[in-house]
Amino acid sequence: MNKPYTIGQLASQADVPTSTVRYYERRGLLRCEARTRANYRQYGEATLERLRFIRSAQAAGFTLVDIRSLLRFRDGDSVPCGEVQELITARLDRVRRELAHLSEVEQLLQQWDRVCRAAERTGRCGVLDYLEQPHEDFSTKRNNPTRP
Amino acid sequence: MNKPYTIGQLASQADVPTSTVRYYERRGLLRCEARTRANYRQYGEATLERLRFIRSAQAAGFTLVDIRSLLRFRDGDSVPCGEVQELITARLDRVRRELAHLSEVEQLLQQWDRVCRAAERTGRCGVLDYLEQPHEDFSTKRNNPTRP
DNA sequence: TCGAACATTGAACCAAGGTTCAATCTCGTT
DNA sequence: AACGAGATTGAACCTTGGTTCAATGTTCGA
Repeated sequence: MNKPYTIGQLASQADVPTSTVRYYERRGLLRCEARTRANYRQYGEATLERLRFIRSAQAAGFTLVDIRSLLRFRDGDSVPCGEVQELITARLDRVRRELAHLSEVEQLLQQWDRVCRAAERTGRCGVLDYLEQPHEDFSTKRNNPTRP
Repeated sequence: MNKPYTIGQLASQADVPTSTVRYYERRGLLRCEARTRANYRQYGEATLERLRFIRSAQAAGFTLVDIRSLLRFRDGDSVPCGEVQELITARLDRVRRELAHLSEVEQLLQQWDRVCRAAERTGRCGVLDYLEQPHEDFSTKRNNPTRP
């Protein structure tokens, strides 16, 4: 058993502001194992792992709500594996859709970029003209920024 | 000259709620060309194009603030082409970074998925065990959800 | 023993991109 | 004339993921 961390130590180990750690606690993602007599939070190694897990999952695009589910599962709290599977495949689906969408966006931007560069030579910026034309390829695509 | 649109007609043509059209007006992206005697907004074809452009640009990931710049340029309002170039290449940069990041996320999720499926056979869900191991490949990546 | 640095709390605030509401007005049809 | 659909306004509210603040308490090194 090594020394418990204060909130500041925990936070700096995980490269997260303390305010965020308290926020995660409010959201039910973290709990402090104990308090000192002065009511300071105390954390163990497990919570550091937990916090790092949260950041990983977040980097993978899971919402905090999703992450709470993943954590409940991680805690062995009777969450059936199927639910985790669902979260994972749902996220995988979305990631793949986002990849496809971003590839199109990349193409479009490259085109704008080319137009703009070409226009530098003619003196008149061509994006203006380019945009006036219909872009069936793109403007018909729905954007879907919020996850279900 | 064909008949002007009401806000509702404009909105439905572009598949946008009227509340959003008013919101864009508040944000300085759209203006109505005229008002009826009853103070109803009236729009022409140009504004419909403009609204569609906004949605395209949004689908390409530009913020409303960026889009306002793009529109100013589109309006020929003395915005130098260089600024548009900057917006485009900045966005292109970000899109490419996002693509790279998403590819990694896809790999990771696939791995989780495989682990989870494999575990189905052993009876014990393996994601739990898998997550306990360090994932240098991922947890060190910063997520960068807000654009600069 | 003093001050700096850190901790506590709840509440308020932020950005982005909208949505909803209340109270009122207008339009087209019957 | 009356009805419902659609328009007007400003203001309040929403979500997500946090950050900041004020007032107050604690710990540690010089």
